[in-house]
Amino acid sequence: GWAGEGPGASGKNQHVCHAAARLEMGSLWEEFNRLGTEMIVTKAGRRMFPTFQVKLSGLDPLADYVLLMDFIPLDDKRYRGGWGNGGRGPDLGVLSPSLPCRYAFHSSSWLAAGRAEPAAPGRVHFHPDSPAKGAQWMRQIVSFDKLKLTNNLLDDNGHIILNSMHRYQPRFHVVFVDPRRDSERFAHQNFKSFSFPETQFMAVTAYQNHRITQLKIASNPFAKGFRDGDPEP
Amino acid sequence: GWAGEGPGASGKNQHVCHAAARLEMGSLWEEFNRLGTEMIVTKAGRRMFPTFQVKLSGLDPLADYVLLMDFIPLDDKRYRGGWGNGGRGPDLGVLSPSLPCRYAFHSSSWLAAGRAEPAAPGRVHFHPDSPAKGAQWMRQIVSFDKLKLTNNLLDDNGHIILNSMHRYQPRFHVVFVDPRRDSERFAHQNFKSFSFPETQFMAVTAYQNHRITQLKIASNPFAKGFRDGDPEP
DNA sequence: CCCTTTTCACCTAGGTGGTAAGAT
DNA sequence: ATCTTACCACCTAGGTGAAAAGGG
Repeated sequence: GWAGEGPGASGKNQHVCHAAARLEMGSLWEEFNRLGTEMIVTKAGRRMFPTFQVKLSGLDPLADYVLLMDFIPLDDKRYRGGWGNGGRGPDLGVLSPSLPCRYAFHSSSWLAAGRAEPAAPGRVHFHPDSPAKGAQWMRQIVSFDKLKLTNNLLDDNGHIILNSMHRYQPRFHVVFVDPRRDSERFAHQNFKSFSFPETQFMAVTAYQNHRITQLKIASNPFAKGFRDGDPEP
Repeated sequence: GWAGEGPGASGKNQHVCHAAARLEMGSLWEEFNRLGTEMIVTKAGRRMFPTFQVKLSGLDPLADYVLLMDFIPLDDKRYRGGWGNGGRGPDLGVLSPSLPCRYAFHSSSWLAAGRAEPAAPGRVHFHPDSPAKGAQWMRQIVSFDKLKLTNNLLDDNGHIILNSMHRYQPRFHVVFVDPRRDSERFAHQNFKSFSFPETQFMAVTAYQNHRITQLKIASNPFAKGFRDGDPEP
């Protein structure tokens, strides 16, 4: 869908207030979201799939912008084992296909983690083409395919650090590079943020929902080696 | 070797006048140069090997710079066939190893091309990280490994267009991004250029000197499939 | 038992020169 | 005869989930 910007577009700098972002591959994201998207995290860092990519509009073609992403924890609880029907087991077909998997969590227990885990303020990922002119960003789809997720709290590769078995909301930020000398004072006016609910996911070290695994294999070119049949282009 | 900057460092902007560039892999370049370096050009575009890479110093860490390359024709003649001893033939060993192959061109004929061929003013290749701060450029070796050479005069991929069977001198330019409003007026002061004679080469569509082929195979990791023996790391 | 780590076969993506055919 | 093009096997480089091993 279009936009998804946060509350209060008021008081924003003219260079960002008309900015809009359309999520690409929206139908694929929704297909994953219906099942309960999972993203693998590894020590070395793992890409997201689907890749987060957006089509931008409403920027000043001649102004400089920085594009970046961060990830908001959607729960301060930790999901603890035991899917409603066995998780990785082969009999997942008993789940209603119209009900997202995460709604089957009824039977599971949660631990209040008391906000002890996150600690670090959460890293951000700058799009490697930043900074660039608005015209450049709007020319084609902006892809965050270099972004990698890790569960290594001591990671020094600049990857995004997430806690496994926690759910996250990716956020996308457009930041106007303010040429004014005292631009720090306007920092709060110079960016615009976008959240697409269909891109929420749970970080995992191994897939929990076998349907997610199958959809990844079916749609990620790098997993073609695990495909059985031949269908869909 | 160090530097290699053009004539007249006088009248340069302070942000570039102390800039220095050291060619990386100098011994490899010299090894090729002793034989008469050749670079393949194709319709789709071909990388250079060795890759042109430099270590920079003397920049203002906080200033913005653009880095780029262009290629100067070293002759307005066209080399026309017939190496002294058979060119691609197997008996190139008769050439003195201490004499560069291009010095064996005695017996060959040249055509005065009357400057009819070049026409186009010659493309430039901007380093894809441009613009960036001096500190960023100096942090590590700057590599132009994305640069590709083509013989397609109608190329629309932004590759460097060269005439096959002509010799060229790669040039490297450091351009200070002048924040002044009337910066155009100082354009001639805001850059510094570097030429390393050992990086001269002849553009070819197929290797002419079999020793160049063997040195490429021996030193380019992507040509490992054509190696016979095992030596040298 | 639940979760993480490591290794691996199998892919995508793309950079090599060889080779034979094509163009002039 | 000389130069160019197209295709190919063979590499580098790195992104997949499976599977087995490891840890609490």
